[in-house]
Amino acid sequence: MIDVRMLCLAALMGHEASGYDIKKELEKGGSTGLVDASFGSIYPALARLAEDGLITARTEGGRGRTGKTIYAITAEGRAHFLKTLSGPIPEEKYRSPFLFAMLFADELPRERVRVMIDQQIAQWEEKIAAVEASRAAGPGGAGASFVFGFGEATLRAGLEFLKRHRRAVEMGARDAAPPAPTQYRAGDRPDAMTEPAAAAALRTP
Amino acid sequence: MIDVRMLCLAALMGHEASGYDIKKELEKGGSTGLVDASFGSIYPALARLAEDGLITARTEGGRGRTGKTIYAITAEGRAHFLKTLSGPIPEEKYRSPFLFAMLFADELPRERVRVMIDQQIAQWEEKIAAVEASRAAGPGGAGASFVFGFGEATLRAGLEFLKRHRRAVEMGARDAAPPAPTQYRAGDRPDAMTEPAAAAALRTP
DNA sequence: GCCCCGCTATATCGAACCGAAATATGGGCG
DNA sequence: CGCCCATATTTCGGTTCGATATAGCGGGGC
Repeated sequence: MIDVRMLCLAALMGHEASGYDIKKELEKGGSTGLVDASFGSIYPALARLAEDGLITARTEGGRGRTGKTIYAITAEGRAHFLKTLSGPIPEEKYRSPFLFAMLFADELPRERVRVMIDQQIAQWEEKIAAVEASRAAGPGGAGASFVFGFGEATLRAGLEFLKRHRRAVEMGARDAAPPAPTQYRAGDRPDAMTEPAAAAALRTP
Repeated sequence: MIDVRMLCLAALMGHEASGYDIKKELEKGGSTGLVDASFGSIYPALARLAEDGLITARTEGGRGRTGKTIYAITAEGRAHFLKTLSGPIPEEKYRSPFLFAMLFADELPRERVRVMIDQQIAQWEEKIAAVEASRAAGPGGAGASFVFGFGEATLRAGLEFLKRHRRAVEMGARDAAPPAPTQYRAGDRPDAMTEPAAAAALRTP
């Protein structure tokens, strides 16, 4: 299981850090978007890890308000981390609000769909650039190189597919103005023929 | 924002359904893994949607314990759904425990890495088959076709990349037995030279 | 010199969501 | 007949998010 505690241990596998450091490394680190966690979960996680002896805490600076608490992983922490990593692997999850919206592109105004696609293209191009920067930054082990390469390969494949097929999606979108959904009179249930194809897509086995 | 309420509305865009139906459609529907929600969030979401007049509730069967409550989307519900879909699109999230583990492949026993990769290949091949089945099942609108095509394209790209580069990852893995992490004597902090490359990967800008 | 802004750094808290168990019932199957 | 499975919903503890509060410190602009 990959909870916030595991993410913290992962970050600390390399070097000691404060909670703030960990947050930034997670959100700006290699393969951005692969991992993340909020402060609201990182700090409690670090406290529990310290309790369990998987990490040690050291305060640096006045500790009134300024000054930080720096954590370092212990030998038990390393062992626990690698042991958990070797355990059962839960299923991956890909949550894409963009793709979700595209499922209903046929019901959305064409202009809006166009903008969404443009934004998505820009976002993916940014991510590809970030991954390439990470790859160029350091040699990294075989595992890290693989993850970077994987990210780049899939991002490129998705980007290319989007560029090649965006026209079809845009053509399928609503010609007219803002959200003008298929309307049914009260008591009128849509049957198989009138059902929007997008909703059917959610259901097909 | 795509919360559970939006997922319920999406499912109801096509046809009326019970909470149980919605759950199954989400987890088995097209592009499996794109969306999901638990019962513990679906039922409260449906109750709130009914309160807000975005869906209507109808009980079917005895309603003692047997019998279900069937929900149907209203005109306001449709309008609300499409309007929200047209709103700002949050960033996508890809959480892959497998890739996360691969980041640290260099610290894991080779045999374990091999098994993980085998499982991942099998999982992706299953998903590709599922997407193809969905695609073949019905024509679907332009949007849905695009999403299916996208899923297939990226899955294939990832699968191919994994098959082509798995050997490098396996070679980088620990030759020896179970989790034998790099050990540091107490008080011995790893510096840039001894830092595991995987952890560096999390940090690289 | 002063003020405002942004970065560092941590804490807090309500809301959302998950995941698993509990409950109840009807149907298939050996 | 008994058992397991599918349907259908509720409940609940635990995790995580996301936003807000607090506070010192360094730098840019005027």
